[in-house]
Amino acid sequence: MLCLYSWNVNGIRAAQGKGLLEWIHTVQPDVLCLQETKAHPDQLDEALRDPDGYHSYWAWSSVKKGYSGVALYSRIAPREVQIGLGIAEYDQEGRTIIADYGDFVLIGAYFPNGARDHSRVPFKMAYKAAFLDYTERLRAEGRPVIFCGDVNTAHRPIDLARPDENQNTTGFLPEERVWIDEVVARGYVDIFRELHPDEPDHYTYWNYWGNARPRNVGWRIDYFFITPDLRPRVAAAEIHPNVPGSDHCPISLTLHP
Amino acid sequence: MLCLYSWNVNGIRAAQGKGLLEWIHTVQPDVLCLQETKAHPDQLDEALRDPDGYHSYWAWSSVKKGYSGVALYSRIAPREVQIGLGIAEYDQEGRTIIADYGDFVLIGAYFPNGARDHSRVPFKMAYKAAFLDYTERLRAEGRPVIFCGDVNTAHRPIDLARPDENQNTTGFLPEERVWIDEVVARGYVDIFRELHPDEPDHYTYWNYWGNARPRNVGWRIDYFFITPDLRPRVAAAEIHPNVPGSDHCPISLTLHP
DNA sequence: CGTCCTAAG
DNA sequence: CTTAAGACG
Repeated sequence: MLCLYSWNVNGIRAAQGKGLLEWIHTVQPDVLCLQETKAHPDQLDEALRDPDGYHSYWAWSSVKKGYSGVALYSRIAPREVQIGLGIAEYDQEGRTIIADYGDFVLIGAYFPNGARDHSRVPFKMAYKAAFLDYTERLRAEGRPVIFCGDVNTAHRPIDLARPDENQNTTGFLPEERVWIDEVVARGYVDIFRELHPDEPDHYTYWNYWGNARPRNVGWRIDYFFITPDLRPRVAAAEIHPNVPGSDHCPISLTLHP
Repeated sequence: MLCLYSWNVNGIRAAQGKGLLEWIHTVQPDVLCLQETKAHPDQLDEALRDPDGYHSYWAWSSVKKGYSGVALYSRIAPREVQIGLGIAEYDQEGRTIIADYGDFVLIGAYFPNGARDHSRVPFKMAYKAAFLDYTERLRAEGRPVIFCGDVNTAHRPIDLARPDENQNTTGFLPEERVWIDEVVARGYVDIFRELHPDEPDHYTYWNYWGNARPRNVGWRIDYFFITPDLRPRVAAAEIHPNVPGSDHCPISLTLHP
């Protein structure tokens, strides 16, 4: 079995203080994609920069310290790892790591937040377009693709606790949701929803304010999407809502070898 | 007995969390001068803004939020309270409260820090000059004067643990020390030193870094100065080095009625 | 509410 | 090392 995890840790250094490395040691994911690391690798302990038993890869924001940032921990070294989509405007924010495992390409991504005042929604949409463009090119080359991470968008009403109140909140705007429609229309599979159709109350993010998490007032905005050719290999897709350490929880995808 | 206290609390809100109000309740000072409150009174709880049994007076920085700021808590209402020296350049940083108690004038002050790069030493010296000018005018009117607070200057080698290493550190620069010489030359009495001559190791401030406080590597930079006419009323002048809650400790002056 | 940055001490 | 503010989420 190949166990892939994705987790927006909301600051990898803070997460370290809350047991990130112990969690990794317990769960032993084969691959772990992290988002919102909020650090340059030089700012990290050796134990975090290069955890025992893993190869590690980093993308960070070159424009704003302590902002955004993604990482990939992998027990097996990918054939090749690319940092960024190849577009400076997006890559400078440290949002994307692309790892070629031969039998599939894995992309770990932290999609932009649209901002409370919606000022970053255009940037978010542009990133999404460039991202899909990238995965589509991989498919055109016949590559199976897995992409995961914090997409910062709930797809359907079932994917958040308060859909009605959030029609005008970034993360559930019609134009943001339509992008996921488009992704699905092109054949990518939201594998958690595929395996758990019509099951409500499964979320991956809870606002820190107002006791949202204990009340499970959350959003499912972290995903594994796969191309259909990988569907037969899927053993499980899960959300791990009880893992503490961040305002997001880890999600996982288990593949047959 | 009239018990006057002075304490640089390094953030009154942080100090509240560390038991400031409980300490006040236990000690019951008649007057308490606070420095580095780092808050506008509007940012405070009622309990802190107007403690039970006290009249309270506030000065805050109008130029920088969360910076500087002094307060005066008094069981008896002074006849008159003046915020600031009457010079906009100094008063805008919220450094001075002047309370007229009839039989003396009390000034609680937070003298400027000279800054690591010494860039604020000129401002500090200018404040000191204006301050002494003010107290001298009070004396010219025949008023007994007490001034207290964080003077941000150790007077003599006995007043800090590492005089040799700090010859070029603000807080022990020759020009800064000379101002205290001048204060003393004009007859103001450093009442703690008067009552504890030649006693080393009495400090009121310890750097947070490097375990300075447990090792008592400190500075005596908080003072009560009095005019000689008040000397007969002095019952005690003390430093309270074991009171936690700040990088400074409280100091006190006890007067006969 | 929480993480990180910066200014200041 | 610590406080507080500010940006961002």
